[in-house]
Amino acid sequence: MSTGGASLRRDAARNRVKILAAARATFDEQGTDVCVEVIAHRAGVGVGTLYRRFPTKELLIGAVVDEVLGAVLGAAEEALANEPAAEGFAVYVRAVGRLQAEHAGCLTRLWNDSPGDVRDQIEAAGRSLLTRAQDAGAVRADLVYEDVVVLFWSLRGVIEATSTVSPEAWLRHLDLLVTALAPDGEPLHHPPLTAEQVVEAKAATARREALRSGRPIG
Amino acid sequence: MSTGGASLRRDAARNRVKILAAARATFDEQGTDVCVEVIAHRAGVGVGTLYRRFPTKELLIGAVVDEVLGAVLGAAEEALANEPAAEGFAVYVRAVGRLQAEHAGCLTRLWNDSPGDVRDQIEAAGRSLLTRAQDAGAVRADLVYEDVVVLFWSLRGVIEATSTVSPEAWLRHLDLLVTALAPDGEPLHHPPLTAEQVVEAKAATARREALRSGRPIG
Amino acid sequence: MSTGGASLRRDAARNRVKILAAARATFDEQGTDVCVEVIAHRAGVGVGTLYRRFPTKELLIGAVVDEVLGAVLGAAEEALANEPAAEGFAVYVRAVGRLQAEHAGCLTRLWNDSPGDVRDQIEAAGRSLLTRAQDAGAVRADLVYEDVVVLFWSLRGVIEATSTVSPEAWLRHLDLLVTALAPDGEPLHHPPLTAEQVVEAKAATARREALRSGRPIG
Amino acid sequence: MSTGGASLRRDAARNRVKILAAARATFDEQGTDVCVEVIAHRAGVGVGTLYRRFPTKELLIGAVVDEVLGAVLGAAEEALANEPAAEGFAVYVRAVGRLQAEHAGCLTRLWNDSPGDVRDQIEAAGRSLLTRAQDAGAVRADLVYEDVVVLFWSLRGVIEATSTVSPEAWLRHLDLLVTALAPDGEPLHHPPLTAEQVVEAKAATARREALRSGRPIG
DNA sequence: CATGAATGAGAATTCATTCAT
DNA sequence: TATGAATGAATTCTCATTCAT
Repeated sequence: MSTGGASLRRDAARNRVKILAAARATFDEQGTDVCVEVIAHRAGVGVGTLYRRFPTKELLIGAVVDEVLGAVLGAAEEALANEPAAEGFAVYVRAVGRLQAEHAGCLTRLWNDSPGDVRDQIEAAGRSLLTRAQDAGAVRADLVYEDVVVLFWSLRGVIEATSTVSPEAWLRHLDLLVTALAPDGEPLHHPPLTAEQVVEAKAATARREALRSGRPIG
Repeated sequence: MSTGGASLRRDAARNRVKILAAARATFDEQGTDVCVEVIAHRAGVGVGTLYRRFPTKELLIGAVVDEVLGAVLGAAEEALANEPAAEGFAVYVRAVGRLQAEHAGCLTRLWNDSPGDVRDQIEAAGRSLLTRAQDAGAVRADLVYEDVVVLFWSLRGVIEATSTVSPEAWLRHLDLLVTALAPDGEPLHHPPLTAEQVVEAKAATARREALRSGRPIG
Repeated sequence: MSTGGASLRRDAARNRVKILAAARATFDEQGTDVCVEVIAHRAGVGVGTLYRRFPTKELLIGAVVDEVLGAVLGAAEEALANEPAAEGFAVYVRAVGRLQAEHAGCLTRLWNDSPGDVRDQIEAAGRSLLTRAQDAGAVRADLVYEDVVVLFWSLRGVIEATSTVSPEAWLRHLDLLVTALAPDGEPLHHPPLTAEQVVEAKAATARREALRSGRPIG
Repeated sequence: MSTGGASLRRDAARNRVKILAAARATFDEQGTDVCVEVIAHRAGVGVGTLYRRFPTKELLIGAVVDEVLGAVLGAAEEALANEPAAEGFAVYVRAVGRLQAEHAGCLTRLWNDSPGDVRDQIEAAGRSLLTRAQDAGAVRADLVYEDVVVLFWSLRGVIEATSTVSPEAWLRHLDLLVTALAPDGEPLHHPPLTAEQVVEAKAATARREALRSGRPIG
């Protein structure tokens, strides 16, 4: 029986992984509006099992998003650790673009959902990368971290539209943006978002999403 | 009789306008997934009335989108007519950004839906504006019209995320992009989308949307 | 003004006729489930006008049915007046078959609706025709009037199924039935319906119909 | 596990049966226009359950009809196997009459829906029964199988009108018809339907039904 | 604990009937 | 008075979530 319990736990973990993989793949292909039975079936389990692991569709989506966020954090830390100050920022931005392109299905949730540890760490790392690049003279000085978030939103728009047709198309757009980030560019006329506005923008999008899918507006 | 007929039509027209306005506002706030009853209620009419004017939710969305497209075309023609060659393009891009910001709810549909006269005219005008600006030395020569479409998709991503919080935030992002469009920028490494890819990307997004909302995949 | 009133009445009468004709034609083609707007449009009037003449869809159907019933009564009286006793009954039955075939759209209502003067007259004439034929030795003596009603229901079943494909098909079936009506046939094992049962059968069918179309079960 | 799986299926099967029974009963009483919620409620299940078993109202109706068709085929095979050639046909026709009387609610669909294996087998058996009876001198030689189909339509007309009042009333009408089928009857003046016409008549009725109920004209 | 059956609150759309013009 | 616009209850079907087996 104790052995049974242990193997059950191992089973449970295996199921969790299978479900997450199925969810990730399905969201990437069809967006988060697919009904949960599709995911359960793809994972080879019943809906009941899925709901045991993820008591809410929301939580399942959140788990998939967290995976992507983990990868984003990894990319940030990798860039911080291994790249020269002048290049780390560009490398990081490119990596985030690639991750977004690979998980086009849950992009809406990616930058909007309620904050947490991982998001905080990502922000910290991102700010470091930006500052370092500016100190190294690789990025214009009037750029603030909030502009980077906006840049990710911008990439998202491109990726959502083009990823199925030309999975690398966003790279060209990023080329343009990188050009714009060079320190000798024109001065920018409009002020950046404040950190508070970024937070509120994420919350607003999350609310809108929630409204859209009939979720309780928690 | 003519008065009678005309006044009936006046009523109907008034309602049509009220419904369109309600739909536009509701879409802007909550996206196109709101149920039609919400729109009808907001317009102060019954669902039946809404369905009399717009026999399908699709057609209602289409009508709202058409309004925006009309405004886009207007902006393009205005820029062609009144702006110097060197500046028309930038003016137009900014105008499109503003229109997108004002109608954030139906952006998905805006650039994706099946082509038509208006869309063709917009494309023709856009190509002229771009070429003129390039000939005047105001825009880098390696930019193609498809890049402009991508730029709009990019703005859409920014606007969708920020419009409720800071309706002008996209302007700063556009500042950056405009800097990038200057003729003396770095060469771009990645090739642009082809016209066919743009068409296919729009179709794909439309298909995905259709899937999402359970619409017949027309 | 008085002239106006008179011409209005004439207009009204003209409209009534147009609406009835449109209803008859439409019912014949598509059954009584068509929506009233179709009929109004076909009649070249608005729904409001239709509803002024026939305050209920039910009443409109009833009016069309009454027309057919009038024709049935006409056929019965004609047969009574002009045919020899031995043949009048068969002629009448054939005439009713033809009328049913020509107004296949409202057959359900034809024999079911609540009784009235015309129906009483039809019944009286039908009973006479049957008795006369039996007295003349042309029809078996064990047949009662209620069997005739059943025979009409039977024809209705054939006509509803075949009228669009072979408008005369019911004639062959009637040939068979007429053979069966000859006086030298096998004795019938089962008792006929009683008059009360016929009344109740009509009422029951009417109720079922009412239920079907969501009408108040008046 | 096998027990678990089986018992789930046992539940599901029980519900399937309950739903079918409720549908049959409801259709018999009110026709197929009843809204599905009525059937679900009568079966003691939610609409969702009903839709899990029968993804479309159409399929539910089809299932009920298939039950009746199965019984019809059973009757035909029984008559072929157990009755003497001279009587099998009459026995079969009577059995079909009884089945129609017991399932008066879905008669429209019974003979009209798109053909299939069961319908083909019914036709084959019916043709055999007819031929045998004719060869045995029990049925007039000028009768074709298509006349039999018409006869069923005719019974349907009688049953629809009388079944709630006198469930056996159609038997008397069938007595009449059987008399008419005797070989020494009057020659028939009108030609029978062709097989093609029968097919087309069924299709036309199905189309009309589809039109009536707003179903996609499949 | 896994399973997948059951649930029921919506969502889009239709149509008989009423009412403003 | 004629018109056709407005109304809203009713209908079919979907899907996140719960529960019996």
